[in-house]
Amino acid sequence: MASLTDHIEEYIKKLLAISTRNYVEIQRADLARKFSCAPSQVNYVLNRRFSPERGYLVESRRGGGGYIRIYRIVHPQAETWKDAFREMLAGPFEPARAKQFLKRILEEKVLSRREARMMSILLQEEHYRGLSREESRELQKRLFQASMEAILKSSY
Amino acid sequence: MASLTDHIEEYIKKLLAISTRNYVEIQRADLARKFSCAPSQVNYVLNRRFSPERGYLVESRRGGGGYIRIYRIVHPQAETWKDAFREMLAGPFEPARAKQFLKRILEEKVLSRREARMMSILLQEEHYRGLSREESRELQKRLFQASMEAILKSSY
DNA sequence: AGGGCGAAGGTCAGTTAAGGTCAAAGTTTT
DNA sequence: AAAACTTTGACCTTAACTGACCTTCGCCCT
Repeated sequence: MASLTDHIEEYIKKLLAISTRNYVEIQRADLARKFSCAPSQVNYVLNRRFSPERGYLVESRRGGGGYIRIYRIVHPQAETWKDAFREMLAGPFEPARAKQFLKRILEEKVLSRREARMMSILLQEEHYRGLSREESRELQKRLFQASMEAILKSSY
Repeated sequence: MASLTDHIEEYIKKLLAISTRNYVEIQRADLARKFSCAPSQVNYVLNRRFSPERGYLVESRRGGGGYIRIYRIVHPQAETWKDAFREMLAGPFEPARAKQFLKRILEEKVLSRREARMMSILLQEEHYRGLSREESRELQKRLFQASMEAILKSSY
């Protein structure tokens, strides 16, 4: 429904689009004032919507004259998202992170909307009814990985 | 005699007809209030009356600012393979038949090669090790069906 | 130099606001 | 009567948001 978070995200993305550099710099308190919210709300948005999984990098400095810089990671060099993929698969599989990842590679046009939608089906818990959480995660991981790899192999 | 479900269905379809986009967005609680029913009733209507089989796609988000979006999907050449799809899903699920089906719709260009490859991953027995044959088949069926529907409904 | 102060930003736990699932009970159709 | 469909309520998961408290940094002032 377009929450506050959505608005702040949109605002920052607009700033990024306008910016001549590959980043924007904001003041947390300013943003919070602009949107009449708690400063920590800004951190929330940054964590959720500008995560590395989605292709962003956030840098900041505290203290007087502090700032927050948000980088759009540019041209994935064909390697970067693959790294993200590998990293996502390291450790326990988390559907939420996989979803973030999907969103990112969709934006980067690594796959089509249809393909992304199909991949996301694999992450829907409901299909795994009857299985324990562990089994379900394990399967999701296997299928997600195998599908992704299948895509990578067939280049078009 | 027009049940509650009928009314809600009708209402949503009216909204869709009016909408300038190819979807409508609702709040579950609002609808429930409007029709004085349990919120879960809305899910029921969505499941029964706005299923992919009937040409709809439902998207939602939980949490604050959550929503439910209902897309009307138009798909053009549908009918031919659609019957084959239904038939394939009738009775016990057999990966071999599913593969045949894939081959066919690939030839008919309903799917891209990449998409077909992704789909075929779901049919590979190896990913389901640890599960009984029944569980495995059940899962394959669910995932295959859901993926197929997701793909076919997102032509936009 | 160094201690203190104010100005950033960071964290985290807790609250609120959605939507989802499932099974049981009630209705209608066959 | 059986099968299919409808309704509801109890319980669950996820996302958004806030406030209290913490850390870091620059700039004084002595």
